[in-house]
This record gives sequence, C-alpha cells and structure tokens, in this order.
Amino acid sequence: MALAVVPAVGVGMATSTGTVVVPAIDVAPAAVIRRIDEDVRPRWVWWSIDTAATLVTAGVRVATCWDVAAVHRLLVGGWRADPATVWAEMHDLPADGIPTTGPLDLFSVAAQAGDQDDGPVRDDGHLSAEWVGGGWSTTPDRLAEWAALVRGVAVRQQDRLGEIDRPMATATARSESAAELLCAELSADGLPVDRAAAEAVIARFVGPRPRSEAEAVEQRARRDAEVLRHAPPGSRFDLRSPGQVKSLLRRVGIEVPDTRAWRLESLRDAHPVVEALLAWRKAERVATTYGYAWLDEHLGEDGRLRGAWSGCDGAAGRMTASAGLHNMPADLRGGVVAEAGHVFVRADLGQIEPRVLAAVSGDAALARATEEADMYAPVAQHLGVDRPTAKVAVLGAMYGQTTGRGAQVLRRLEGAYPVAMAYLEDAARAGQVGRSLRTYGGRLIRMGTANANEVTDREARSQAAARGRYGRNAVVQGAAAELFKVWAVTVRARATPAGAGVVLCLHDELLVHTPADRAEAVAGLVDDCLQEAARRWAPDDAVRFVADTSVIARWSDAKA
DNA sequence: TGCGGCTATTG
DNA sequence: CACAATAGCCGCAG
Repeated sequence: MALAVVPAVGVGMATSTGTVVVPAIDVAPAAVIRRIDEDVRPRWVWWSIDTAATLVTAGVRVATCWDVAAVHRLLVGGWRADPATVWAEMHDLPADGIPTTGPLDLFSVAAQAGDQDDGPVRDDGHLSAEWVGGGWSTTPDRLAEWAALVRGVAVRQQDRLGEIDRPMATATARSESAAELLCAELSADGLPVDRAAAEAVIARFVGPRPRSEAEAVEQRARRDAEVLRHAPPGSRFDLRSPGQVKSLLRRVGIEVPDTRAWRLESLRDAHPVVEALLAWRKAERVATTYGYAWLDEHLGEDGRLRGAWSGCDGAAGRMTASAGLHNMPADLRGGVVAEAGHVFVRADLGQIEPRVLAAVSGDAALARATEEADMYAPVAQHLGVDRPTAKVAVLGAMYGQTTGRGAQVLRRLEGAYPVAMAYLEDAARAGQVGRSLRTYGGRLIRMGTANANEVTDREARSQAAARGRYGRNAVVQGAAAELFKVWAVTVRARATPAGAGVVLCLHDELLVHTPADRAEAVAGLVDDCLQEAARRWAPDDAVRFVADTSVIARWSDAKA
C-alpha cells in the first residue's frame, strides 16, 4: 500500500488495483492511516523517512513499511536517494539528466525544459522537477498519483533485489525500512536526560554555568592559565592551535610529530605541562562541544535530548545520530536518567564483529568458537597464544592491521580459520582494485576508482592499501549493522505493547526505556529478540550471538 | 566564507 | 592510532 500524505491536504494511496484519494476535509489523514494499519496492517510504501516523520508527528506509528530511499541505499550504495535519483536508477535513465530541485537559476530553468505539461513524468522519462520540488503535495489527486509512482518504483526494487546474488536482500530491505521507522521515532522521542544531573557533570569540568559573556571568558582564561603556568614565563601560546601547542612542547624540550593525546600519554612524566594539557583538552571538549550550550540546543523542556537519526551512513550502513548521541563522553552518561517510574533495559552484543565474520564467511571452525560466551578464549587456545594476543590478531585481521603484534599472529590465524581469512582477503583485494562489494545482506559497498590526479607510486600504493582496509572492514561492519538493525526493529515491535521503547541505538548496544514494573519481562524480551533476530538474519544457526543485559536507572550504572 | 587539517569523543 | 561516525576550532585560500 503506497502512501503519500500531507496532513493539511489529505492522503493518497495506491495498490495494485488502483488509487484512493482522501481529502483532509473529509477525514483526518492520521485517522485514516491508523485505521488501515490496525485493520489491514499493510506494508506501507513511501519515498523516504520524511513520510515516517510526518506520521510520527501526527501521532501514528505504523507496523511496517518499504522505505524506497533506504532500499535504494542498500541496492546502489552511497547516500543520495531522493525521488528523482531513485526513479532514474530504477528506469535505467542517465544520471546526468536528473532534474535539479535546488533554487532556480538560468541553468536549472534550461534543464527543466522537459517539464512540458503538469504531469509527474517528463517526455525524457525523468521525474518532473516541479513535482519533486513539492508539486506532488498540492492536491489530494496529486498525492494519489505520487503514491502510484512510488509503488511502481518499489516493485522495480523488489525485482532488482531478486536479481542480485544475495538471498537475504529482500529481508534486509524490509529490516532496513523498519529501521527508518525507528529512526523517525528516535528523532521525535529523544533520550531521557536529567538536566540537573547533566549540568552537575559539566560543572565538574568547567565550573558553574557562566552568567555573562565576561564570566565565560574568565572561565576560559582560568583553564588556559592552568596549562600556561607550566610554560616559560611571558610566553604566549594558543592552546587551541595545534601548531602552537607543538611549539610550546618544543620549548620545554619535547619534540613530537603531532600533539594527539595517545602520543602525549607516554610523555606525562616528561614535563608537568603534558599532564596539564591533557586535562585541559578534556575540559575544553566538554566546554565547547558537550557544555551548557549543547544542553540548551538539544535538550527539550520535557527532558529529552533530541538529534537527527539516520538509518545508515554512506559507507557500510551503520546508523548515525547527531547532537552527540553517538559520541557523548562516558563521563556524561550520568546525566542519562530514566524518567520517574521507569528504568533502562540496557543490552549490548558481545563480540559482534568476529561472530558476524564467522557467520557471513561460513567458517565452521570460527563458528565453533562462538559457542563460548567469550569466543577469544577458544581462539587463543587454537592458536597457541594468550587471549589478548588472539583478540588483537582477530581485530587486526578485520581492520587490516599490517604492523605490530597482531600481524605476527596473522599467519597462524590463516591456518586456523582459512575460510574466514579468505573472505576478508577477497574483500581487501576488491577494495585495492576498486571492485565494489556487497555485504551479506546485500548492501553495495561502492569502491571509488583510483585517484584521477597525478600521484606518486608511494601515494598510489598507500591509497590502494587504505581501500583494501576499508573493504575488509566494510563487509564485517556492514553485516554487523544489518544484524543489529534486525535486533533493534524486533525489539521495537515486541516492546511497544509492554509500554517500553528504544531510546538509543549505539552500533551494538540498545537502551530501552521501560516501566519499572515490567523491567524483568522487557529484559527477557530483549534477549529473546536477539535470538529471533539471529534466526531471521543468519545463514544458519551455527553461530551463537550473546547479549549482556542489565536493568539500570541511569546509563552510567552499566558496567563498562 | 568555505574547506582541509587537527583533535576529541564514541563503537 | 587499524575501521566507521559527528563535531569544534584554527589557518589558509578566494
């Protein structure tokens, strides 16, 4: 059931037998859609998450959908997936003929010469710029016509998914679509944050909220002075300028190629300025990125921190979030507090990437290792090394590390798990020569062709190596993202009836806001959902997936 | 003003 | 800093 909706205009729907038009004057669009979802439970088809967001804003949360943009990103790779682009791809039209939708200028007016009448499809087969630019939304009849078009695109996508060499591609298209629904809800609902608790953490780093610009400047100067007092008297260095920090360090006898924290870590004892600088950097991070301004901008009156969620990035397909939801410093997790009468059920997948590697490569020996809760233990035993060495070696194989301790054990890894290592090696080779890849679930990992500019042999080799590491990692990280999303949308579907809801997705971790009296039930449900997700996603049941699940009041209560 | 480089944070 | 992401500030080019 394809859908186009604008609350003030109405609803247009399209099925295989025709279209339905419901003007907003007759019935509230939200009521129509809710009723159909409850009675018929169709798979709603729409162009993008925009429609999901419209529905969520109108108070409607449907069960399932087919998100054409999400499926396009799966099939074709990359991130661009506007209607005109998807239409062109699905009709084998040249990309350089896609009408522009930006502000009109002389060139785009000329390019739109194909918009002869007011129909949605031009004579050259492309979508009309006027329609994609908003014309689709002006009348109920146009909504229905737009719905019919997107339905046609979805059918073509289904056909394409059946043609690629990935049996799970259609299932992945459905879970990726559901993930877009989840993203629309995450963006609208936000993450519960206790403003007072969060401000207390911030105050620990940078002091109380400044009451004036002058006070803010003073706080800043005080932080700077803590570092500069270790510098030669009278010297002036801007700590925010890497070049000047390097000069400052050189002045006290420390020569470094760059001033990154990991490099300075070992020089803590060389001079007191190093320790002071590292502490300054931490405070500066809180002050500039995660300070009071951050709360003011993203934390609502209702105690929810909101950012924009995307179902997949442009690379391997992990979820992304803005507003610091994915990279909030661990220190601030104390501000993430469940609301009154609620708790968080927190669960994270254990060793997700090596387990996924065992699954997608079909390596029976590595799959046997996943039977253990800690799969690095049997791997270490098999290789005849200690556990830390085994772990570094496995991670190194997935990331493409070629130096250090991991590289030395790599040869043994190849002997013990030849199928998995060959799978990674093939992905690396693909990256090196610019051959695109598909993940287990069917996501296209586009490999750009070699740099057109003149580069030295050395640079060319370095770039090829980087693409090799990228390909090697993308097939694992991407497949892990696919499994994670199946898990997340399964929890979405099963937890809602219990009054619980996902409030954060973090690559291998879920935070589910839950009524306190149902905590144990939801915790069990989240674990069950992982097993259900693994059964749906995995090639077979040879690989075991494990989650560490706990019930907590605030995020920082979770064990690290 | 836009953008690359550097840096920090997370998984 | 091996893979990915978001984000802020500096320095430079235009």
